[in-house]
Formats: sequence, structure tokens, C-alpha cells
Amino acid sequence: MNVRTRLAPSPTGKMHIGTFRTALFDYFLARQNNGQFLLRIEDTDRERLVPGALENLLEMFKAFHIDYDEGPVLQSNGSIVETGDFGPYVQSARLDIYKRYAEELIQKGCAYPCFCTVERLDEMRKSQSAIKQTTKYDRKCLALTAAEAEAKMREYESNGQTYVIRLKVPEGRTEFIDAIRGEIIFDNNEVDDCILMKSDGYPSYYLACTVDDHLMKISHVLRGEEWISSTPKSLILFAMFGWDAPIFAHVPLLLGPDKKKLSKRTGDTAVEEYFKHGYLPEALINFIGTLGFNPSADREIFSLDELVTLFDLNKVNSAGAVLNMEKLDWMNRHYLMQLTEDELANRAEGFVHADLGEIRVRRALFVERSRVSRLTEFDNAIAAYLTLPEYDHAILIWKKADAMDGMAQLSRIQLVLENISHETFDNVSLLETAIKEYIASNSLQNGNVLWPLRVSLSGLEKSATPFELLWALGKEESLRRISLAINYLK
RNA sequence: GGCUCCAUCGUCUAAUGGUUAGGACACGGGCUUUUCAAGCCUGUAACCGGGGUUCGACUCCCCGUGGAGUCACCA
Repeated sequence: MNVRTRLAPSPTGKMHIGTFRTALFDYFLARQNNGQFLLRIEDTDRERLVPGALENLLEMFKAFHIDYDEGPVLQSNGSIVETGDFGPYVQSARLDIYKRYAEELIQKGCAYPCFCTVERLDEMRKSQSAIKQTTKYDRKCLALTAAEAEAKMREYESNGQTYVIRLKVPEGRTEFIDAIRGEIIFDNNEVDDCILMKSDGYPSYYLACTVDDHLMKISHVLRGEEWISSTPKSLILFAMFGWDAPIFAHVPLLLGPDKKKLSKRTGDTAVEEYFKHGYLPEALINFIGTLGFNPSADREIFSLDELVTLFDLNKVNSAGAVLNMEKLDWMNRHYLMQLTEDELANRAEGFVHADLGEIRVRRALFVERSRVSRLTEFDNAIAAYLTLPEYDHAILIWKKADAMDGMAQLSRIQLVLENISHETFDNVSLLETAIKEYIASNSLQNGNVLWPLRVSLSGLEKSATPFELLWALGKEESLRRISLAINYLK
């Protein structure tokens, strides 16, 4: 079987983190099987369309470097073009197709026009729920004979009135094997005669999605658990058309701390927000991609490529997953630690207000990366490197020494550092070796030398090691700060 | 409320009938160390309940309980 997966979002807002997780699974499955992963835009709800939503979606794919084989692609000049042989991939451009299939269904007696007003439908549902019944269409318009229905359709069309087309759900039951959950059975009595064609001429999700999944030869439908209860409608449609249904796999929900479907009230839902908070794409892929799916018993860190080879639909969990933000922070820190000086400077762009071309800034970022979790924290973390320290007597003096000793130690180390070459200053471990040798050969205590040195450089009670500070600040700036501290103690 | 799904440490999870129920985050302790991180070692902490099936159940079945999703001319 040629594996073809698809992500079918509707452009009603910024890309949702749950959508991204589904996209990841789609991607894993397609890539692992040398199949295709496609993007289809389901924009049939004209009222909920949000300008820029499509662009945001495509930008997020770019930001993650997740590529798909077919669908709309954002060009560098901002325009959108489609690739693939099964287009158009935007549903609003496929209206004639859906219309044709809706007519076929009416011909076959599998669908019928409905002329009920929204007011009547509201009333109907109200009285149904009043007596604790399942709310579903009462089939009033199904009582019309084919001829009556035909005549009424013509009448409505001629005087500009609108009507909808409904699915005529057959008797019996619908069952399917969910690739993640196993057998799921619905009694068709529970399935509503849902609308297939809306009064504005656009198809509903049920019709459009089913038709497109067939026409685009989708082999696996991966989607959120919230879709389980609508699956019978899709299956009924596939059967009516005489098409083979794809494999359905309902992935578990992403939950907020309240264990309910993630919502804006309890956490960030837009992928973009996570980028804004300073999370790295590789960390996000690792974190989200292993939520509800774990490839190993004793490993946490996986690259995108590793997840592609290790992914297994059978091993995807059924239960929802609460987002553990502390773990995301930990993972992000892990990936931050993997970056080289140059990479780090690149990633920090847009997050750090200092000049990233400056060597001191780049080194400061590199030194501080183990002390931050997210890119947004760097601005604060490197502040001490950019402005001259303001000393505090109590901090500058080591607990086991006094001001006299502190000043003496600083004066001595200042002389030592002056004689250390710029080459040595460019290498943290050489610097460390040189200073430790000086301490050892003069029978000094580490604390007596290192503590005031470190504080003279950073001005802080807690900071990176003096060796890292010297390396990041450079010889001249370091000596300048030491002099400053000596003067402060005088 | 109807229907459907789900149920292992606080959280993410491993275990596919036989384990002292493993790992990770977070938390506690220790090592390292001039401080803070990082790193390394280590501790606390879980099979929702009740019945079966079986020589043996976290694992399979049933019934409860709890949680969630869904019931639109939204997807």
C-alpha cells in the first residue's frame, strides 16, 4: 500500500499545537514508508475564516523544516503556489466537485434536500433535549416524495430561497478498526442526518473531507480523538460511494493542567506562542512528537529523523496527555547546550537586544546557555557582560577573607593576567590551567583568588566561573573591571 | 442526559500473563566545586475499585467508579 497521509486544517486561526502534533505523526508515517504527506486546506466555513491564518500555518511548517509533498507552499516572496497532482488542495477551489458528488448521492437515494429553517431546527433540538433525547434531525423533509422534493428545490431556486442537502443515514450499525484504539462500533440510530451541502453552496466537512480523502488517495487518516464520534458519517459516505475507506487513527488529545482539552484559558494553544517564548523547533518536535508515543523505555531525546524511523502507530497511546511544561524547559535547555557559539547567536536573533555580531555578546550567550531554559531569558542572563558591574562590599569579599586580602589578591592576579597572551585568553581551559597553576605554585587558596576575581568581573553573587567570564569579556575588559574593583576597595 | 473514548508515580511514560513495576521531568539528599548552573550518584513517589479467566494478572473479560470527547447550515 502506498502510504499517503494528510493534514487538513481549517484556516480559522494560528496553527494549534494539537494540529502540529497530528502533522508530526502524519509526517513520521509518510516518511517512514516512503509515502507522501499532503496539506489540504479546509476552508468551507466562510464565516470563520481568519485572514493570515493560512500564511501562519505555512510559516510554521517552514519554521520546523517539516516539508510536505503536495499542497499549498509559501514562496519567499510571500505568494502561495500549489504542488502535487491531486489539486486543487484548497477546498473552496473544488466546489464543483462536491456539488457533483452531492447530486450523485441524491440520485442514489442516499441524500435528500431539507427545507427546514434554522428556527425550526433550534426548536426541535430544544424539545428533544428537554425530554433527554439525543438531538438529531427528525427527518421532516424525508417525508417528501422524490417528485415533491424535486419541485420544491426548483421553486426555492427560482425565487432565491436556499435549502440544504442531508445525508440519509441507513439502518444498521457502523463499525471500524481504529489503528490506535481497535474496534469501535456505533449504532446508526445515534448518527444524525448531517448536512452535506450547506445553503451557501459550500459542502460541509463530512462531504468535502470524504470526497477529498478518496480523490487524493489518502491511505491513513490521522486526526484528534474529538473526531471519533463523527467517523460513522465518513464511513457511511465511503460505503455509499462504493469507495474503500482509509485507515482511521484517532490520536489522543493534548490536555491542559485541568486535564481538559487544551484551551487558551489554561495554556498556550498556538504553536507560534511557543516560538515566541523562546523554544527551539527541535525541542518542540522532540517534546510534542513523543507525547502519546514513546519509542523507548529509557531515552528521552530524539531527533526528527530518529522519530521517523522509530514511529509506530501501534505504539501510540489512547489516553490524553497533559503538557508538562517543566519537561519542555528541560528539553529546550538540552538542545540549547548542543548548539555551537555561532548557532546560538543565530537562534538568539530577535530575542537578544545586544549586537549579536559582537564577540563578547556571542561568548556571553554561550557561557550562559546552561543557566537559561528559553531564548527569552538571555537578555537578562547576559546583562552583566554588557554593563560595568556595581560592586557590593559584602559580596566582593570572600567569606574566609577580608578586604585587605581581597584587594591584594586582585592586584596580584591582575599582574598575572596582564602577562597572559591573547591566545590563552581565547581558550577557557588554557585560561583555567594558567590561573590554577599560579594559585598552586604560590600556595594560595582557590577561594581567596577565585572568589574576588569572579565577583570583580561579574559584580554578582552568583555567576559563571571566572574562567568563563574572562574568556567572554576578553583581556582588556577583564583587566578594566579588576581595576575598578580594586579602586572600589581602596 | 444519549453515544463514544480513556484509566501505571504530581506530570510524560516503559511493561504486550511470571520484573524487587523500569526511565524522564519536577522535588529531596550527596559528589564535584570559589558561587550559581551544568554534569555524575542517589532518595521519596504509581498499577482507580470489585469480581472473574488462569498455576500465575498492571497486562485478558465483566461490572462499577472516575475523567474526557461529542451531540451545529464549525471544522
